[in-house]
Amino acid sequence: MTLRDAIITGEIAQGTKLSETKMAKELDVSRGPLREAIRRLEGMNLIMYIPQQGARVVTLSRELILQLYDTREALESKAVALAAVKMTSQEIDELHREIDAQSKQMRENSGAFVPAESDYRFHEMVIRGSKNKVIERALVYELYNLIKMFRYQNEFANTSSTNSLVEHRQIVYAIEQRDPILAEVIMKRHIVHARERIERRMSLNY
Amino acid sequence: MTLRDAIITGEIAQGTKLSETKMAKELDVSRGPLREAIRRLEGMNLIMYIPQQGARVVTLSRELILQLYDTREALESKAVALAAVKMTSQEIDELHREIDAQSKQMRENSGAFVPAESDYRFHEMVIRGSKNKVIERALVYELYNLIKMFRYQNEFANTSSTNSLVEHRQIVYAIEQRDPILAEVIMKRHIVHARERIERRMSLNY
DNA sequence: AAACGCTTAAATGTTGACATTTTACTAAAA
DNA sequence: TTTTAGTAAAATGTCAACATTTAAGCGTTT
Repeated sequence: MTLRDAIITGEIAQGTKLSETKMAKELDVSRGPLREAIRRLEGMNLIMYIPQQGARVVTLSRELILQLYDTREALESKAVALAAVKMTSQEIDELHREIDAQSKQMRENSGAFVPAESDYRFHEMVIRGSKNKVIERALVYELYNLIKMFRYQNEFANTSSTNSLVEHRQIVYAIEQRDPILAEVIMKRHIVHARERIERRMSLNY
Repeated sequence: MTLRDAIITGEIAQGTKLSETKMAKELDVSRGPLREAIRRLEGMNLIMYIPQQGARVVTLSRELILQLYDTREALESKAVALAAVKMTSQEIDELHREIDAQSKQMRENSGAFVPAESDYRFHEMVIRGSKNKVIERALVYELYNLIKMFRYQNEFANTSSTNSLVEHRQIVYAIEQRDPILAEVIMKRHIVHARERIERRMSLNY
């Protein structure tokens, strides 16, 4: 279990102060490497750091989550537009296999949600398909950690099956047609839908 | 002179290996804090880090720069759309003051370029106006460092006056009209123009 | 002359101790 | 009872030394 996983799963609760002394003892490393790990987690947006006061696990307020989805909308819709131009046919085949697997899993488990891990794989395949390392880093390395953390700790935030699988198919279709504008519009809608579900269900006093 | 500035200005050249031992001696600090500083610069995208091998100043290839501008286009056009809704009238006044100052400086110095510092202030005011901390961090803390580095070290990459000032005025106009769609389109064009200038002028064998 | 292996130097990774600042606790005063 | 001052404990910031790995230099061998 990595420190990153402990934060994402909520094993270390949001807002918890990370004491260097205690954590170093628990993880059985010295404080030097731990401080560097904290700096890296800070770069992943999982930790907020205040000089002379220490590090705290980020708190996922309603406001932050909605801002996160706005950012994701901007980046990932651009990513899919690029992917529609740059993805190889092999990569598109992999997308097909992934959504077929999603479809199969959901039939077998009669699930109302797209399995989270498969959903992440799909989106990350599209993002990598953009061949844009800057977008990839911003999304996968920085934003998705917070998305995963939020979805893991809030069941209602999971990807509903009703529309998502259909939207995934539409995205692959647009990429296959090499239609960046269509792909962008569909991805934008896909993420806006997710955002709207969250906005509705997340109580205002978060 | 901070380490960050030394990298942006090119005082430490692109691709340079940053030896912890030497740097610690030069900056007169011990290696511990220096390693943490390197991790932070890594988070700002100014340094590439390879375990067991050390840190290198990032190399601004043509490919990376173009990817950077694609990312900026996605984020900053979204930012201005949000800003058109969220900015206060005081903040809009500040935008006016900044472009008036740009206009004045350029008349007085008969310059062909918008002064870089003023250009950054303008764009950062718009970004902050979005009231979206996630976008703000991604753009100001992460992407703009690379943009500044690139423009500082490549004169041809500076903001030409011919269109940029006009485009800045158009952006402020759209924000004033509270028209997020118009603002987004204009910002997108503003950044695409910059990208196109760079694409034309930057030789292929970078 | 090129390639391989060995030796040595230098770099990164890690640690524990020390210095300084912040925080928590206690006691006294308003 | 609440506030404030002072003290003690614990936390963060910093450093120098040690361990391990990587890179470089040199000589030998093919």
